[in-house]
Amino acid sequence: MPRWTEQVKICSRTGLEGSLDDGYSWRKYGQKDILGAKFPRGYYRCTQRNVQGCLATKQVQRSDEDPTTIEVTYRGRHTCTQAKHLNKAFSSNIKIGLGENQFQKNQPLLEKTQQQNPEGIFTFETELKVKTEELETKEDIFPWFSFSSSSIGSENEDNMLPDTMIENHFMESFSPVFISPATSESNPFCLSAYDLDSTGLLCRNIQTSESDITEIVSAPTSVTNSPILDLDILLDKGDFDTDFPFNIPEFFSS
DNA sequence: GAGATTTGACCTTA
DNA sequence: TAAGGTCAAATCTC
Repeated sequence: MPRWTEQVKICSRTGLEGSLDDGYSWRKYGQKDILGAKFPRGYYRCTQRNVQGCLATKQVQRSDEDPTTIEVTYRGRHTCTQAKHLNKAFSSNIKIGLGENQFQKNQPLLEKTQQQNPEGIFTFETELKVKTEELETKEDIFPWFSFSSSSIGSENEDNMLPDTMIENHFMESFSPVFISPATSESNPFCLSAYDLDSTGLLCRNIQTSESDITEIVSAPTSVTNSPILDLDILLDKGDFDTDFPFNIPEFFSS
């Protein structure tokens, strides 16, 4: 079976590595303490194993050296319809327009482009194109929102973040920022599925499940009622037009 | 009640 | 034989 490993950087105070979203639906079937390792290893298999005989599995373990890093070892390729759906989305370069398309179960959370690693195994590079109901693409306004979360081995973590973000160690919690439109009355944008850690850094809320995202996107007017959010950031459009990119900690202290 | 998770027991492999 | 990997009953969550 093909086998490869990816490392995923997470926010330090979140720890539900099993919920890391790679676009597939996994079911945990075991956990084991590993000799010499500080953290247990979780064992996951594709939820379509019984239904479609998909033999893809993955092992998830937090790194000893860097607890904010999760090592995910994949074994076997997906042969289920999830893979077909993902491939279809990739090949047609579908952009998930927030407020237009609802996330479907087993579909990628973010737009992903397909890459092939040296082993001939497909890995995925996550890239977010921010799109709203009113604007075609926010890239022109927020060019730094279009960046990638690369898999291990990729050297393209060169970023499009502003220097202010880098200075504030924003890269430590490097993940695409997820923005959804909120109420139509005020047209604010809501920064969701992310929260602030103790140092005031903007971090992805790893505990956010795919279904939670679905809930948020399908019901954008109820963002303030979202149970998974530690913090909602409501901004007037004008703030984006004039102030982005902005310094996150300074923004929240004001 | 269905599906997911937990966890001790069992199996496999080096 | 020990460590890693999987099974499956018990438990949990929605």
